[in-house]
Amino acid sequence: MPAAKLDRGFFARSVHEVAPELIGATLLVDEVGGRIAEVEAYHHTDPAAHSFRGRTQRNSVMFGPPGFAYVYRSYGIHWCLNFVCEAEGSASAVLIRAIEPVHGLTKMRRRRRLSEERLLCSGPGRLAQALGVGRLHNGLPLDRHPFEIFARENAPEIATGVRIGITKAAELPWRYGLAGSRFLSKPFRQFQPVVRTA
DNA sequence: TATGAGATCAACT
DNA sequence: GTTGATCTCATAC
Repeated sequence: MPAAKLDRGFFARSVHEVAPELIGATLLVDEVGGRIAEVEAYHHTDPAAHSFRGRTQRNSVMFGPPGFAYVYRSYGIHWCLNFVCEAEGSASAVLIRAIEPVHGLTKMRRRRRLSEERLLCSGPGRLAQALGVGRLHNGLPLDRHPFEIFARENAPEIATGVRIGITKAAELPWRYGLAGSRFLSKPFRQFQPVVRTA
């Protein structure tokens, strides 16, 4: 229960360190959320990243300091939540793709108009809808209300794989997930434990 | 189980 | 005008 609340410093490191460490952490938005089950890393040198071609109005938050939320519209319909990482200007972020719903189930069900728990937050668009994340959250700090992120208490087994729904740099294994979780947006093919200390 | 259409917006060519 | 870090629903196998 007394898990440490993550501050902005946690995100001021390589996305490839932060992303696997977020698996198993608890994300709350206005008291609603759960355990992070799946993320993807996007680095500014990565052709699939929004920041690859430079700063635009949409991605400007990615070019700011780490520890802030980058929220964008996907396919004109969905909202997707990212955590900005690394140093200011490096424009790297972690996309939150799935969580295991734990807190505020009733609210999530109402927002999603759905009762099946497994589909509440298994996918970036679904997760944003269930947590009530939208354009207003773009640029908000992750260590202040309505966001709360708690470190995991022990390192879970982490699966890695290729990212989903992209065409550029599609071979990079920068997707991380809770091995065997039923809340993943898609199962992982390969199970590659990542060595980390808590 | 798998594939396809539609929804709908901002960046980019 | 086309393309996406997507999801849902419908129809087909």
